Amino acid sequence: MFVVENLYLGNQVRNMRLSPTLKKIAEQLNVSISTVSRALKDHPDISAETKQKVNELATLIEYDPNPYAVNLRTHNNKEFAIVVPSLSNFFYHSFISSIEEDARQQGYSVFIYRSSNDPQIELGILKSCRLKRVSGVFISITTETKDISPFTKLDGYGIPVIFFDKVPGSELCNKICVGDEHAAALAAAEILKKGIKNVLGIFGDLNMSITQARFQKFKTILAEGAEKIKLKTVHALNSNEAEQAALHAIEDYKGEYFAVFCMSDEILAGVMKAVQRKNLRVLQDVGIISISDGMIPKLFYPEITYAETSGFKLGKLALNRMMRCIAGSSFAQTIVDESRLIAGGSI
Amino acid sequence: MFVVENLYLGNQVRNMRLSPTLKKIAEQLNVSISTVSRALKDHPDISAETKQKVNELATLIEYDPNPYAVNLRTHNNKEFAIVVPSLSNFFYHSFISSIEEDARQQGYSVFIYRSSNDPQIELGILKSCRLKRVSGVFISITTETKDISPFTKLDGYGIPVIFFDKVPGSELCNKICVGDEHAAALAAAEILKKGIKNVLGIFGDLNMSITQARFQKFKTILAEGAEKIKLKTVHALNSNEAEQAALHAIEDYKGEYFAVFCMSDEILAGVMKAVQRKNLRVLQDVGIISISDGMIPKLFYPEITYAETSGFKLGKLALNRMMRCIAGSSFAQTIVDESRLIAGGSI
DNA sequence: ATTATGACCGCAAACGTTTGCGGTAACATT
DNA sequence: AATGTTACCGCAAACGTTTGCGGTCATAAT
Repeated sequence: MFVVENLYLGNQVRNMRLSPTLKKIAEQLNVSISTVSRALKDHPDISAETKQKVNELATLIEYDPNPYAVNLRTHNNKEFAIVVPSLSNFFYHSFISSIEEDARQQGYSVFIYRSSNDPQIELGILKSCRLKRVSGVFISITTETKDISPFTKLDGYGIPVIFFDKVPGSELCNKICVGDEHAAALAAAEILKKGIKNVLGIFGDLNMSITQARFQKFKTILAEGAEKIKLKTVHALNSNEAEQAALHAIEDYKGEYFAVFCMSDEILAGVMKAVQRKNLRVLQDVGIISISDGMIPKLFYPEITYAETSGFKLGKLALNRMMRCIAGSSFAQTIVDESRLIAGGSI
Repeated sequence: MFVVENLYLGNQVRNMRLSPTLKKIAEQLNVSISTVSRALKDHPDISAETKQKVNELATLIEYDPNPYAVNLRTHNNKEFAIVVPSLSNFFYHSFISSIEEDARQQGYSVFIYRSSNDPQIELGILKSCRLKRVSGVFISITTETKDISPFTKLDGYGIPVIFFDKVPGSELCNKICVGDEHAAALAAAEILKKGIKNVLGIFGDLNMSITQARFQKFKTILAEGAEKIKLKTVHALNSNEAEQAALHAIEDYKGEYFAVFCMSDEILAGVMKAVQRKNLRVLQDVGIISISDGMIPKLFYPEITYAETSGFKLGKLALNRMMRCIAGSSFAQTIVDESRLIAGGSI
């Protein structure tokens, strides 16, 4: 590490500019503050002449209303907060992009908070959202979040909360989530279609509702489809465990063809490492299929076939729901987005 | 997609709670607002008895100061803004985590803005930061950002700006960035050490300063180290172009051993696809080395050797610099973090 | 000549804090 | 008895807006 430090930054500290205010404009123009305020918002009470003078001066000195003063008066800001446990996640990325795009169009700005998957930090963020009276919050809760009363409290202050992805169990809230069952079913159906006999399914922590849903559905569809399929399932808590599981399976199947279903990107990553380590050829030696947001599957050749959990579409749905809430809808809605199969060449 | 909508959410809209204020506490306790205010901040003028009464009632009714009112009075908030072009980037992820951790400890909260690599949006975000009088902003500018006067303007309002990663050329600002030359040199040295004869270097857009730095240094070190190395270089604007370039190279070298240097993760992704497509064995048939934030290299087996550009360390440095600025430092400092080589088994 | 009608504008209160300053009572000091 | 000291506390202004209401002119209607 090295440092270059030698340039004096001028005297920006000494003559710190103070922002222009309504008062200054008013004094300059010899009118009252109220007149200026009204002129700037094109109020009918103000003459065209005055309006012009005010607007000219305002743009000249680059007037911008002080958001704190405005908010203190109006209790109304146009910003959304998005709260996520982590950012290293393509799904969140696409979700956020999607929301932002539309929100901006409707005059809302959005900023992102990161809870680090820590309920304590999450609580702090929530509080700050409440105090700031944001227009609404989109949140994917931490895996440790038990108590959802802080969220309903937000609602109590008139701030709509839309849960997405990681959502609480309670029915009394607005939820937008990916169709776990549907995605699992899609993958299972694809395996059936290809007529594969040996299947290894690798799933995450069974304590997570997302795992339960995918696990159950996958098993069921496979069982319904053909009884001569030999399905092994295993639960891996991280990428490493997934790799180990795949490694063992490769030993066990001893050259026999089999397919691996990966419940998540993390698991897929581990499995692909095992495949490479053993120098297996995807498709020829082993079939791979996954549920994914689409980033990891495209890193391999052949690209991995996966059931897509698109943050993009979910974002649109979420913002739509949010606008409804702001408009006064007081129903709790659970929206489940069904995914589609993106065919790579891996199965 | 399907929707469940049937539950009425109670009447949270009707009896929307209004937040507790100093005034309410004052009325309840028959003291003045000033007394309450002072009691809550443990002012010596207030008796222990009064303080206790106030504090009790305050926690009881869950009083929290209205940030807008506070700010209007004090012009002082404790929050940092981090502005990034995109979120799908492990480097930013680690940078942000790193900053957040320390900032929280010092009583600052941080939120994240996303510019979508659009200078227009970036401008809007900057303005909002100025109006909100955030305590400081960390920013990685868009690739299209030409005019840095909006940033110096922030400085003019007493808001420190720390650039990171994508930084402007000007010397008159605080910059924290990865050591492009150093990382390239590290990779080149590794290639020399392994005594490899044929090298393909794939770089990004030559218009980007980051490309220029890495390109130059890589070439120089290689040339200095050994004259019998045959180096081909090519510029790829995206993952696909990188894949094509690697594909061609594989044809050209016709079985001869060679190594590929990838300037970035995006390029590495393309190259690895080509390698898999041609069924080459990494290490045995082809050597791979990259500059990376460490996410992609770990997805393959053997893991890819790379020169690390750690957002984590950079974050620490950036926050440190920020605190200095807030404390009044008026020097412009350019800090360059040198990277280290993370050995996988790919070369 | 009086009254109605607009068009245009300003007063002042309110949002919820913070803080300088002044005030009162009790007690200690001359 | 007059003065000084100390411990507490409240008044009021200020931060920068928004907005209901009332006011002043000029012009049009009676």
